[in-house]
Amino acid sequence: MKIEILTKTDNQNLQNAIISKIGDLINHKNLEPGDKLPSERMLSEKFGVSRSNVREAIQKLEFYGLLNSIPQSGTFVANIGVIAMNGMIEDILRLEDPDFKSLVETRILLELKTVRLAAIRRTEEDLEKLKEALDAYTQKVLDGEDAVQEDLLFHLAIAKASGNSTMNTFMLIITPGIITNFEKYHVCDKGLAQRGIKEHEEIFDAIKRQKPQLAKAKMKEHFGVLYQYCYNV
Amino acid sequence: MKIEILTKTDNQNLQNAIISKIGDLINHKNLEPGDKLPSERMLSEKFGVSRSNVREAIQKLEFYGLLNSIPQSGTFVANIGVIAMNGMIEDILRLEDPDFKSLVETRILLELKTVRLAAIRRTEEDLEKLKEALDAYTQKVLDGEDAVQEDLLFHLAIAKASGNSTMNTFMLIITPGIITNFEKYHVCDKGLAQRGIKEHEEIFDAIKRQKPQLAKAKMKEHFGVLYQYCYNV
DNA sequence: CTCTTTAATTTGTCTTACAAATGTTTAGCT
DNA sequence: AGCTAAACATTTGTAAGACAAATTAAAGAG
Repeated sequence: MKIEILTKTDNQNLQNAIISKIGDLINHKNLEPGDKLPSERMLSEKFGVSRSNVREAIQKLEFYGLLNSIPQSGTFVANIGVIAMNGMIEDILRLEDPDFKSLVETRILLELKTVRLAAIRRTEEDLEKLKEALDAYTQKVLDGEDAVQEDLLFHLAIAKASGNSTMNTFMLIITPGIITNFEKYHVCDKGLAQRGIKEHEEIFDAIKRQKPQLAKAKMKEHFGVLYQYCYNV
Repeated sequence: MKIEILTKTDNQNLQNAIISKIGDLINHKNLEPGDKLPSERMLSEKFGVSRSNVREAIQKLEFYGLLNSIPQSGTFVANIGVIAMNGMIEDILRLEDPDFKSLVETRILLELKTVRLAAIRRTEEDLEKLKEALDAYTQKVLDGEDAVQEDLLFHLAIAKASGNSTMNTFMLIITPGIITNFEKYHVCDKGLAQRGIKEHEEIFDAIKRQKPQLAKAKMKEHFGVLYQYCYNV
């Protein structure tokens, strides 16, 4: 159990060390946006690590938009300047793992927005998908089974209907953590699920009728139950 | 130019195909949460691709929390059930790249929350960091130079002070895209920067005095200028 | 000086191999 | 037979080498 954490952090430490060295290199060599980094081979020799390690570090920096790797050409400093580069690398290295409370807080914030946007922008196709997800959830609850997954899929359908790809991605990122913790702490029991049907239907109707404010209000109502559960953990 | 996009999408298509196949396999073999997937070697043979391709696909699914790789043991289905698994894989495969409007919309949403949380939870250390970022920004503007980077770093410092690691991560993810587009469309010119100093100071004071509502109001005011620029693009 | 051809670089990928740890099986002992 | 302990096989993670594809730099000819 502990070994897994150890190897993972070992890997993390190595990767972070390489990221830090790449940052130093950019500073020391005064590399500006658009400039090319030394090749992966040279970096691996310079840092005394394998090329795959260098590649992983570069890919992480690419994920956060600080570098751009272009296939048969090289890796380039992104168009964001040295100061932002330094600040962001520092932030990335000190980033801590998300806790449950942080996830729930973010989820509520995101969903109060996605539901409003969905009510404004939803297409007919979105409505169909929402209806499908709603029916699947309702059926599962009426069968007396656990419906946490169907619940979340309905909410993901809303995120998709919002037409905002960034929020959609973020919802996807936090959803597994939400599901796991919900099942762990038994956030949703039978009584809540029964009540959930009505609430989901009201949210769906508000989106269908394109009433953003109403949709938001209903979502807030829906989360009201979660609040008391989540903050009692 | 087009070649890069082609190879990237080629790679994407292969990776998505593998992800899809892994999903099918989980369905077909009725794998439940906690069950072990076939080894990477077996999957690479079964799918007729290299092991590195399989690893990349698994890592992507791990990023979205659907799988868990444990070092010298195997890859396991995450604790989220088959229905959610299928729904999320479908969503992940259809995910589209974020556009500028989507980024700005999300940024505004996130920051109106982080600034409120920062006003409530900020520590003395947070305040020091905020002050540093604020001074760096002010100095740069007074020198008549471009201060987009310092601007964003101040906002990142607020995200950090919010004490919500998820929102902090999300802000880091969207920041490079924001900076790039700001500089591209010249969102912030000299006049705005001058005005920005006062607004930043007001936000800082509200956080310092722990006035969440005031902080949010000042942030909204600050974004008011951005609105008209962003939605005119 | 300009254009074309050639050579060198570089990322992306595949293959092979090994290390480290985990499960599994088997042999030996009581 | 039952239990223990050691050997064996499996699996992920990682390293190293090699090649393809394409870009970039260089050299050479006119």
